Amino acid sequence: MDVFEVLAEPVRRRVLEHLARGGELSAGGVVALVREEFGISQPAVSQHLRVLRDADLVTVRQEGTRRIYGLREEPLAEAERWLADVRGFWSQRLDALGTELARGRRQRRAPAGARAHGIPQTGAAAAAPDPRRMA
Amino acid sequence: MDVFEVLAEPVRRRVLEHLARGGELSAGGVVALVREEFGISQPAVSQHLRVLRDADLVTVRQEGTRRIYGLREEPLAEAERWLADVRGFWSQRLDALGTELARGRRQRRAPAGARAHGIPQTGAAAAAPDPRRMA
DNA sequence: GACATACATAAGTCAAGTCTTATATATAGT
DNA sequence: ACTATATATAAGACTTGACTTATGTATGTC
Repeated sequence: MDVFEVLAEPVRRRVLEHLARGGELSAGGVVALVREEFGISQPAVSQHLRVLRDADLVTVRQEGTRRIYGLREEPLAEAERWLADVRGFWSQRLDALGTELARGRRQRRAPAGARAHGIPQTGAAAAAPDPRRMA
Repeated sequence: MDVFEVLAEPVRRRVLEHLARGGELSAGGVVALVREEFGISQPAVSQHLRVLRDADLVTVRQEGTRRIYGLREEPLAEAERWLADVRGFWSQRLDALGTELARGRRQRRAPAGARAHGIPQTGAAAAAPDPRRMA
C-alpha cells in the first residue's frame, strides 16, 4: 500500500497523531484512544496497525505481552517531499509566468509541432527537474 | 473528500504532477498525458478531474470549448503542514527522551492514576501544542 | 497445567470508489 | 441549422477496503 493510501484513512491518521504526540504506545493504548473517538472494535484497530506496519510507518517491539508501537519518520518525510516538490514546481511556474509577463515578451516561438494540447509554455520552468519521485 | 483521500489515487497524483510541471493544461491535455501511462478512458480521467475540482485542488476556467485546469496550492500546503507537524512532534519527543536519558534522571513520579496504557511519559513533550489541525 | 490478558488473524458482509460504454451538453465552425 | 470537437454525466459492473464476530496464539500468573 502506498503512503498516501495509508494516510487516506482517518483512523490511521489519528493513530499517527497519537503516536507523535504521546510517544510510543501499546496496541491496547492505541485501541483505547481511538475507540473512544471512532467507536470501532479492537480487531478493527489491530487491522489498521497492520496496515501501518506493512507500510513501514511504524515500528513495533514486543514487551512482555504487549506490542509497543512507535513512529517512523521516513515515509512521512517522503510524502512531505512529494507535496513540497509539486507545490514548488507550480509556484516556480507562476513566478516565471509573472516575470515573463512583466517583461512584456510578446514573441512566442510556435514550432507548430506535435504539441496538440496544453497551454503555451513560459519556457522558464521547462528545464525544471522531475518531481515524480513517487511512482 | 479529504485531501489525503484525493491524493491516495495514483492517477490523480500524476495529474497534479503534470499540472505542477507543465503548467496549466486543458482537460484533453491531461487525458493525453495520463492515458498513455495508465491506459484509462477519457471519462475516467474526467471523473478524476471532478474529484480534484470538488476537493479544491485545482482551478478551472473555460476557454472556448476547452476547460483549462490549474493547481491550487492551499490544500497541498495543508497536507504538508499536517505531515510536518506529526513528524515534528515525534522527533521533538525523541529529542526530549534523549536529553532526559542523558541527564540520568531516575526518579519517575508515578501518580498510579487512571493511566492504564501507554509508555511512561518523558514530560518534556507533554506540554506540546495540538497537531490535529485536520479533523 | 489452567487461566487470564494482550493482540492478531479468519471469514464474511457491506459500502464506496474506479472503471467501462453510452449519451448528454456546450461551443465553434460551415 | 448541421456537424465536429471538447468535455461532462449516467448507469452499471467489478474491486477493494473497512468493518463485524468468532477464534487463534503467545505470554505471564497462580
